[in-house]
Amino acid sequence: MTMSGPDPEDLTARARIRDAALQNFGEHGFERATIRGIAETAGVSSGLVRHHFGSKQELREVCDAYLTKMIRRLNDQVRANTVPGDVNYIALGRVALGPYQQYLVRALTEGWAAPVFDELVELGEQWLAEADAKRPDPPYADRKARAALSVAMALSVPILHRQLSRTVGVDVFSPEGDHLLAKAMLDIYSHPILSPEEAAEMRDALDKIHDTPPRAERVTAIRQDEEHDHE
Amino acid sequence: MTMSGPDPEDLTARARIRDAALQNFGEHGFERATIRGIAETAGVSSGLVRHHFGSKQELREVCDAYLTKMIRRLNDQVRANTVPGDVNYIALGRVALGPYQQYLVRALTEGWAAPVFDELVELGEQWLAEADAKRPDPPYADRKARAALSVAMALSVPILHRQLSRTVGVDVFSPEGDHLLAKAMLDIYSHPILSPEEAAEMRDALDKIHDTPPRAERVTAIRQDEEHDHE
DNA sequence: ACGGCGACTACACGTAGGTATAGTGTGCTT
DNA sequence: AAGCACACTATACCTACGTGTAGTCGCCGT
Repeated sequence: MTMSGPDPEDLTARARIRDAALQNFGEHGFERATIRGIAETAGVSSGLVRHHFGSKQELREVCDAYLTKMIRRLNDQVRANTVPGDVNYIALGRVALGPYQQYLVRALTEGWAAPVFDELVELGEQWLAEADAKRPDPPYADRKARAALSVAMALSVPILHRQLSRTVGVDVFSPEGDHLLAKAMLDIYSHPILSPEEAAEMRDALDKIHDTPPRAERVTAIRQDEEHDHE
Repeated sequence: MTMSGPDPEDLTARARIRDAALQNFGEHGFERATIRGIAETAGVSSGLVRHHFGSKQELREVCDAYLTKMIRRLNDQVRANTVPGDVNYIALGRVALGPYQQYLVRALTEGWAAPVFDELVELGEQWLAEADAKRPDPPYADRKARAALSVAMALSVPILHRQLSRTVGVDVFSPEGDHLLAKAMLDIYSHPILSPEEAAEMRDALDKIHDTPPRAERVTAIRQDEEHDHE
């Protein structure tokens, strides 16, 4: 069902191990993935993994670096090929990442792969720059912050894919799920929940709140019954 | 700096263990957290953890259930107290969750805590229902999908907090970071990147793409140089 | 031919950590 | 007081896994 990447037979053992690591880290997470499991996936002995990469941590770092390079290449590709207003590249990115998408998501949520995130943010900034040019009023926050947030939001789909798939009833990685989510996203991005007036009002409220943070009694009321919850 | 929750001395050992588990699972993740570490945090022996909860997995499930109850209570609170257009409750939720926010995020990304996510989606649906009433054109996707996506997007902030904090230069959990992100979010939600016309156009394009998925040659071009990347 | 070198394997080691068990104290019921 | 249930500790056990070592095979330059 999912595309299988290059034929494993074509690669050097080192490359196969790296790919296996990408896959295993992605599927099980860094902690749960084992060197032996990776070695088995790659069709080599566990010793060879150590021979090539030294340690599990170093292996991860190589994976991060590889992914960074790949994303960078993808970015360039996108920037070169894309016609303005082409959303297709999101889907393209997803497909191109293919089996490594899960790894990306893991790395990002665990706080690694900073260059990858930065790359994506930069792409987002360029994107926003065009949009900003067309709008009359000044943005509420600087472009980088908005770009970072947009990227994070876009990433929430693969990150929470399990929850989303369960909720909407189709695998979000399947063409149907992808299609559904893409439409939902288009709708959200084009039909703001807030009118400019509401937003301005809230922003002002926010500025006030910032001075007077939420009161403690409202907070503690929610978990006051710690003791008697043993059913 | 972060609020410390109820005084540990006040709680039964069982409750303390559960709280310690919430904290440890949240900070280190399920795999990396250890029963011994949780026991130490709770100030008890590791054997007692097993005595009360049987196994690490069961302990997690109890944590999930507890969190679910807490979220449900929070929801009710919100629904009762909130005046329409009050964004404050997002901040309220964040503060109320307090030390358990990290646990929530871990559980959700790992695919657990489904009831919590469902709870949030339901809240989102109610929210959307009001917004939908005011809009003339039909949404592109059903309400549940849009609600789920919105929830996922909102969750992307705590999930990717490390990346976001690094990128914007302030801790997103600090008041300043929170404020900055909230403003960025307000901006995004009120100033759509896409005009309705663009969105409609893209949606139509999307429907076409759905029939003709991205061509393989564009995909494979991105990772064709597998072999020679050993610097 | 041969020595060296790198890819690769088999296997041993140490240990962290989940699980299991036996034992101790304490309070409650009869 | 006896008996019991249960919270709790100390400690042992066992497996999994990261790491380390020694050795084999095959290729290449001389």
